[in-house]
Amino acid sequence: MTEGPYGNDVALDRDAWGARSPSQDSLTPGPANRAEFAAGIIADIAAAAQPDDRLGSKDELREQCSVSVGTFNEALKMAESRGFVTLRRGPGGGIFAAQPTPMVRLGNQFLALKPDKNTVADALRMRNALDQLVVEDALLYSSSADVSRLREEIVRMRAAIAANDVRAFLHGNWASQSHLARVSPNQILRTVYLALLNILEEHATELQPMPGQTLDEAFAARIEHYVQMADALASRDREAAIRVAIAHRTGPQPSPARPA
Amino acid sequence: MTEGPYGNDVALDRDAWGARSPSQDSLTPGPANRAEFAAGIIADIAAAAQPDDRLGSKDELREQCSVSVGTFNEALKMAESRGFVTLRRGPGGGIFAAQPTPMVRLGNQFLALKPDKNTVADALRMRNALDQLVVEDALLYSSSADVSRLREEIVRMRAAIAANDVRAFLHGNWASQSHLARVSPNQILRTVYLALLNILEEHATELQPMPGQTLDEAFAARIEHYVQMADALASRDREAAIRVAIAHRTGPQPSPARPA
DNA sequence: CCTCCTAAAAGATCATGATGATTATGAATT
DNA sequence: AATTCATAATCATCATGATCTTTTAGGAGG
Repeated sequence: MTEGPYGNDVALDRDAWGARSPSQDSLTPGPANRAEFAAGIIADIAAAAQPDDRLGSKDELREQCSVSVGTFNEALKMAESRGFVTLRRGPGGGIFAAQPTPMVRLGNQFLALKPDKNTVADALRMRNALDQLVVEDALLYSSSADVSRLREEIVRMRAAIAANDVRAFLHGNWASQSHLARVSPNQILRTVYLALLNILEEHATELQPMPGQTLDEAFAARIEHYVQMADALASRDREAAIRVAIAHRTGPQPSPARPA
Repeated sequence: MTEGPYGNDVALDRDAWGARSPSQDSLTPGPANRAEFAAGIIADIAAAAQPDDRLGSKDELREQCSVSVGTFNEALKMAESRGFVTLRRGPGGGIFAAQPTPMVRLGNQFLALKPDKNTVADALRMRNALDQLVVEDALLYSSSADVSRLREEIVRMRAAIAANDVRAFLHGNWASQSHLARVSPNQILRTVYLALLNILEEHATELQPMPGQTLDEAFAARIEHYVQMADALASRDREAAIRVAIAHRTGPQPSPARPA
């Protein structure tokens, strides 16, 4: 069993802010400063209320946080930008509970995560599980401009090979995949997939040849992969596209990513 | 082609803050207030520097944002909590560029997304693409306590059927899936998957029988699904677990989630 | 050379007061 | 009944000054 930052019982609406005072010495991460501490209290109060409930005026809430006006305003800005509260002026105004959208909630949770030694392997595994969706969306939604973009990237990658510029080649490799992912209208998929690519790109400093393959052959195979993909997209050939995507997955197939 | 909040050219490190003044009338979303406006400038300055470069003192940077001390401090707290900058005291201290971790970057991006009419279908599709990974991790990493937890949930779901409490049954359904997902040590997968479940749960108000199936049969099938899953986990039967997971996917199979 | 102390740099937080903008409500007017 | 206006509530931002904490660097002394 692996524990998250706060153990395995992380509630979906919890975030990195805890209601501990920042001066408290603790083995687990807590708020780095008074404003974060207060923001956590605000978030807790909002979470305990119904969406759009009035929580009180600034001064009333500030008393509950025991911080100064300036620090409270800092905290409020943080809580507001995390989607926990909204503010209104005028009579009946003040601070109101809000319910973060699922996206914002997911974002808040990612803000609380720390990379660890398995992040790259985890990202690769997820990327491999999602690439079929990306390709399917590319098939349905790509324009001729998208295909052209991919083809231009291929030209760039070929030039990189000719110039013995491995770095430019690798960049082209990831950029090509990004072009595909950006076609998807599924904003969750797009966002996650592009982030996974980004994690992988940061850790890919060389091209891994397949067993029994020379480096030149690996380069050529990669180019061929994207050529075939562009062709499949241009002709809306779903089976070819999926086949190409799966045949050219790098790294381990969906399987255990870490020792038991 | 679908556009994100800022069009289809959203750079990975861009977030919802734009450098437009909040007083500017615009058809696209911009910062809601001066502090966000300033936070966007700070983020841009940090992004243009190398990680750990000193960007300047508070006052020096504040001049570039043209805001008051208090507003600048609000902005700084937001930029800091988004991972764009860090602050140090003492001689040589000040504001330093930081590079957000991939998690934080992903979180920032999700903060900028808005739910749309396809969110549920998108979530379902991604869930279906990822459930095999979840099950595989559950096979590898679940403890007997995890299996017991799942079995206790099954008992609860059975009681809900007996009491004709559809809501409790559905809650148990999602809770069971959550138990599975929480086993995974892959924090990205876990976080995304649980969020997807949350989106789906909010929109599931009834159990959909399969074609030719009565509602009672649908309930029974769902229970059987989790019984089989618990058994497969307890006996580490990978093939059975995968088969059970795939056989009981609800909703459309991975396929176009929206009209072309 | 090492240790300790001091001064200065810079941030963290606090306190107070002010102006301007937004908004809801009630009263007056048409 | 509908519209307009005035008032008050509340936030958004600004300005200024103060104390405390943290950190670095240089100098003095052993």
